[in-house]
Amino acid sequence: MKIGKLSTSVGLDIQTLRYYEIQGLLNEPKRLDNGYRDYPENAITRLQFVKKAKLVGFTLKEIKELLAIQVTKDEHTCQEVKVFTQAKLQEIETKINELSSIKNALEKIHTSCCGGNETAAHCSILSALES
Amino acid sequence: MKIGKLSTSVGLDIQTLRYYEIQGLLNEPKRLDNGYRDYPENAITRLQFVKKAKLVGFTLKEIKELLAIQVTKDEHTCQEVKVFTQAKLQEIETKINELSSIKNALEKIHTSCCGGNETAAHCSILSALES
DNA sequence: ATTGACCCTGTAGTATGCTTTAGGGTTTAA
DNA sequence: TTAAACCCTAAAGCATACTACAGGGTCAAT
Repeated sequence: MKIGKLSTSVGLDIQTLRYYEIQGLLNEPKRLDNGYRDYPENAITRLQFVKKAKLVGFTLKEIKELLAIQVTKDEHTCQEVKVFTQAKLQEIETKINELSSIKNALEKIHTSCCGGNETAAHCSILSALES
Repeated sequence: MKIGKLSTSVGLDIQTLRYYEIQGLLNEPKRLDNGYRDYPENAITRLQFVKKAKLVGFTLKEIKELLAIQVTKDEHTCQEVKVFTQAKLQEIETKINELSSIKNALEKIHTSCCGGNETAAHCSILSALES
């Protein structure tokens, strides 16, 4: 798959894909005879993951680390992988909790702050978070 | 409360607090006779919210919007607030779902990818996400 | 054979969110 | 009274993550 196709498939700019390659998030694909990049199908999966992880606040560096998780004889032992994943799981748990509390507050505003179309006071997110 | 105290209370640099003030995330506090900023207690709550919202991938601009939610005679009707909160709730739901799927994948890696301390293959996050 | 839609590299520019520096005034305790 | 710890503004610098040139080659259809 050439870069234009991949770009539209995942909704990321061509320049961004080349940037991700430089940053090590996307493996260097093999090239066609004319020098064009030729991506395998699974590049789509990889980039979809990158997009999702970015959405929830991970940096490209963190995403690269997540994508690099693997157990290999030379580089990463099971133990190392376990320590890393455990730490990431903790981070994710925290993120989910923060999101849940913001969600709660917004729901409170959404459902009980306005009866009809009239105005009302004290409908801020901070007061909704408190109670 | 002076800026140094607020800074240590919330774990944000003094310069960052002044930056947030310029960006409109933190209300301009009243000043002491010497010109020093004098923050009310609730600045802490506000900044804690900013930190949490940042953690889960909201931009400062989005956080400012969340903090600005209110129903006032002149500016925002209940209807407008409801539309906005509904959209944000949808975003948050999406984020929680993405986090849950990443969490699932990491848990799979953490619990079943390594039996002991030996090496193993196919322990990547992408393969964990697939199944 | 030439036009439009692709692709390439390399470099510069931009937006966001800080962080540092420069230069200076204030407060408090020894 | 002086030195450390605090505060101020204004402006420059920096890291991250793109985004937009500039200049050029490739391909497919007319």
